[in-house]
Amino acid sequence: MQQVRVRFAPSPTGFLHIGGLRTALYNYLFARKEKGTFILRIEDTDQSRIVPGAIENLIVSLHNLGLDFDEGPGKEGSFGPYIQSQRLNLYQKQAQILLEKGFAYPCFCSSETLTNMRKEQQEKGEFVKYDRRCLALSKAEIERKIAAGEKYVIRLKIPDNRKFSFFDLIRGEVEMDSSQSDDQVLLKSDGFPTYHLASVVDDHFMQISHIIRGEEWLSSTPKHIFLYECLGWEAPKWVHLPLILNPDRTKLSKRMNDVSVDNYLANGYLREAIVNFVALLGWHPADDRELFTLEELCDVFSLKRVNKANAIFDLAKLDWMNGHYLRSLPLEEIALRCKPLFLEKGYDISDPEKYHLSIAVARERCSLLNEIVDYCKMFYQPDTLTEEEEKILATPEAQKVLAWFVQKLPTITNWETEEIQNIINAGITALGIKGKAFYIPLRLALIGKMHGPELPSTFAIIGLEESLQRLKCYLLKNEE
RNA sequence: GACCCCUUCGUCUAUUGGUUAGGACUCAAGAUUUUCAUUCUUGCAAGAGGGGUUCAAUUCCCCUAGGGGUCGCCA
Repeated sequence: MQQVRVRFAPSPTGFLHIGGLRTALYNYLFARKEKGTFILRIEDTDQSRIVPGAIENLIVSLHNLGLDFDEGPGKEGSFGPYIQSQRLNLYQKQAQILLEKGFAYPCFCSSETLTNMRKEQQEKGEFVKYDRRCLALSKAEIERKIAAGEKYVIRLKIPDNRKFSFFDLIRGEVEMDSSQSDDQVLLKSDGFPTYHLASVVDDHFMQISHIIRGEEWLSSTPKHIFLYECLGWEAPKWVHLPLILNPDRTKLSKRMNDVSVDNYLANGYLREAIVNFVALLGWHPADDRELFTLEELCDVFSLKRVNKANAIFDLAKLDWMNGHYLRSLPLEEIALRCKPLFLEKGYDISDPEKYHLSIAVARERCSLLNEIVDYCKMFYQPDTLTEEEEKILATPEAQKVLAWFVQKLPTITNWETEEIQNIINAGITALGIKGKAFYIPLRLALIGKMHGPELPSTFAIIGLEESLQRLKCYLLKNEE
């Protein structure tokens, strides 16, 4: 069987986004499942869209999610370099070969010329494509223009009246007429290749076995198979993934949803949840199972079970899944990941026991890392009350409750939930107050909220000294 | 507009000729819990429409409709 070699080939124009992640993930999973090689290739052939630091950022994002590549920038295999701007001579050479074989031709049209041409075609309702006016140029004219220093590109000469058909692993047989393909520019006037030339050349020389990419490439696949044919190369297997859409069914965009993976991470989503969730966007195992670690996904993933239809990116399920991982990952792990967030807020987490108890209580009630920090505020800083709430605390019943605890709390020898619970029970009996009347004043005084974690835990986390202090705050003088 | 792809609950999806069309999220109700949350149980909710093929179609074929993609010296 053929050795599986797949690549994720983004253009470094920004950050890793959800769509890119899904493509990368499926490539990764397929490679792992098939014991193949996962390659990262940077497609930076558009000089006008260079973003400094984008490559490094991409690699970091991939790494943060656990998607480490086997070959790529900084991890050279035997097929490098893996950055297209460092392989220009390779593309130029193939373009030259295409030129010599008559499969390509130089074009001197300016962008203005082309724009006008397209406008006319559009107005006439014609299929917009290059009208081949430069194909008529004689050899002498071409040489004269080149000698005169005129800028030119190299175009692929798509044959007339041909059917291009190919087999897509997800979609099956796909057929398109050559009349639908433009004479695609292969080499730009600045000497850089376009995607079409570069990806075909690289996929060939890097011995890529399966091209797993988004569906937006489906309609340019005929050009690619024709290129393989012209160059006398065998084409890889084609795999076009469905797209990820906004809730309004438009292509996933920055406008509607946050699409930057970095932002999700920064906003408290766990890599486990992001990976698990995105894996399920378009792929499903045979059974009803939905929760998978990356390793488990590597085991069960199959291209055969990738869906054909586009999927909408819906945050609600991601949130649920994130909450699940928040609760099921080891407490220490969650504590570790929350740490920078707590420090950022200036909370004193020098007491590890208090910190861990806080996290344990908060993770049950939150779905994001950031929410945990917000939730734990009550344990680290006293809250302020509304006038309404202060009135509740000023009632005689509430005062009795507070006074009881101020008096009894210090008698606890072992500051643990069990003993605290005993005091609470004793209070209910001794005071003859129970239910809301008993618990609400306590919570209000202690955490500034009517709702919160179990009282014994709350006391335990806040600690004896701080608890007393908070309760005393609301104890009116005449009641003391 | 042309071409290509797609079409099961609101969303992600299972079921590839015979099922009470299954699961998950969301939402609702209930149970547990002093509250909140977790957890558990139950419920709501679907095969775009029209033709065929067949004893039988969500499943196969055709048409229509809808959605998406592509049509750059961007990837």
